[in-house]
Amino acid sequence: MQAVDERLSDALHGTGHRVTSQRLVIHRELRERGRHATVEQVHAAVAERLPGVSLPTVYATLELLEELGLARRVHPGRGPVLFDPRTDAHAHAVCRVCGRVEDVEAPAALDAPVAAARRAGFAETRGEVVVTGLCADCAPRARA
Amino acid sequence: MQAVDERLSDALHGTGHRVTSQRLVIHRELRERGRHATVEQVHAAVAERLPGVSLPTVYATLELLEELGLARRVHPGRGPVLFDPRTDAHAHAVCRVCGRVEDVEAPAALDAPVAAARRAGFAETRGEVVVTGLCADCAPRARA
DNA sequence: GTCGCTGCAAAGTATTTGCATAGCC
DNA sequence: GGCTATGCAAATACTTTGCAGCGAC
Repeated sequence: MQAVDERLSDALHGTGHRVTSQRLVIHRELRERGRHATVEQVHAAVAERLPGVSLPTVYATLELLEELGLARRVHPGRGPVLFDPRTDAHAHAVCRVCGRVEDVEAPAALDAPVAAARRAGFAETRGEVVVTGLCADCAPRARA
Repeated sequence: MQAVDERLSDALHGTGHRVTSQRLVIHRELRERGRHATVEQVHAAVAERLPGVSLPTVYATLELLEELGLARRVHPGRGPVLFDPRTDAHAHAVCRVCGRVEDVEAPAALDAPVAAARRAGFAETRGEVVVTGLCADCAPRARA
């Protein structure tokens, strides 16, 4: 078993969850991509290795990975939700015309908002930064 | 005519759009609330002043207000989109159980991510900060 | 053997689109 | 009067839910 799988197994055992082949394959798929992906994309890729996997299972599993701290959910605001294997601080740029999403390598200062949210009574807080705009392809066309 | 309406009229004229009663009422409603609201909420409130206003029109108008810089769209990630009459820098805290959304009075440092997005080719960029967590009501129940 | 996980199917919610009419400029 | 904005209705897209059977522990 690879280190990637071990990491998930340990996390699952430690939290009283079961280790299933679906979870292993979904997790591995996301890590191999190394990049944010839609549920649909993960589902399509996983279906090749493990035919019959259902979309609700992929949804549930990716959500679980987020709870375990092995992925982060990204809400692009336009188009479907993304799950990102990167858990380090980085932002996302979303094109509001075509929906394209790109990583932005700028560590957003989220400490202040997160701290303020906790003061407002929120627990288990996670911050997210999304920049919306027009991507290089869509900007010219938008002027028309 | 009130100053609120004038501000919208000027913005509309300046951009070649028409001044309609729907736009005036929707804009005024949002400003009087002074707080983020769902399209549904705005629609319900507006329907009292101007019966027959359709939901698609409210969607279109709120989107237009965003383009004019008179409102900002907020994607809570859970539940429907919000439109916020406040255009100053502030973040939003969202409860991932009940969907409650609260303003967070912490100016998030968005300059770095926005600048990075522009460098990546994005134009007309707007940054948004969302903190997800469990609100004071839902946190106790989540432990069960 | 138990209880959680999965697959299937279906529902539900949010948002968008097409088209004919009304009304601003 | 021309052309945009609106209303209506329907469609689309995404995500969640309920339930029965399977499989991890």
